[in-house]
Amino acid sequence: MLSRDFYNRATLKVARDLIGKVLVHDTRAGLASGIIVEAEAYIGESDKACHAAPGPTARNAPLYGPPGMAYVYLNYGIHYLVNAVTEAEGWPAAVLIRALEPRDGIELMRRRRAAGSTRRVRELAVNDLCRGPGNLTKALGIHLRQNLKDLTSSELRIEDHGLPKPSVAWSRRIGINVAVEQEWRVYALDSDAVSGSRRQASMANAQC
DNA sequence: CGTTCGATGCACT
DNA sequence: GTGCATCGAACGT
Repeated sequence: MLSRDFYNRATLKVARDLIGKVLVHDTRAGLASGIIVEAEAYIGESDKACHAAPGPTARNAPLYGPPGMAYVYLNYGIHYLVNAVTEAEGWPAAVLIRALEPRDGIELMRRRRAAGSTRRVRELAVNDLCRGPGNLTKALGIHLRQNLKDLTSSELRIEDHGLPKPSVAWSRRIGINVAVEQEWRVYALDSDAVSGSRRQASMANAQC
């Protein structure tokens, strides 16, 4: 399990260090987990793409709270997206989890993804089950009820399994129309579960 | 391979 | 009323 201090740091460092950690959701239906292979940083009110850009509101309150909590919200009226809140309390920032490599509970993920879906979706490869921020929350059964769960201790948590630190690359964030110039998306170079086109991944530049 | 577009709920102006 | 931190189907190349 990661400590509160892990999240109480510069958001870009937290995003980098979350790659290779394991997101777990343990529910009555069973435990599902996956290795984080893609994430994006959203940092402060000056970041036009961050939900804190308009200042404090009812919806974005979790961003201003203590680090290490989950910030879950509904987007496009259809998908839930999950973030890990970062930086000190009062400093609104978070890391959006964008893709996982499925680890435990793969059949449970498949069942959740299949609900109300077409045959094509029911027959997805394992690495497609948690590919994309809306897909991974569906596979893990995350919805608004998990907003503000404590990622350091609750049934929705992020664990350190001591896996080797993956090589990563940085790119522009995906799916936004403002603040597009910052390269605040980070992803594992060698993972087949990263979202976006394969071509984009193979044209990786800045490693570290 | 690529692009376009509808679904759908709610916070915010 | 407007605009999303998306997804997948449909259709073009």
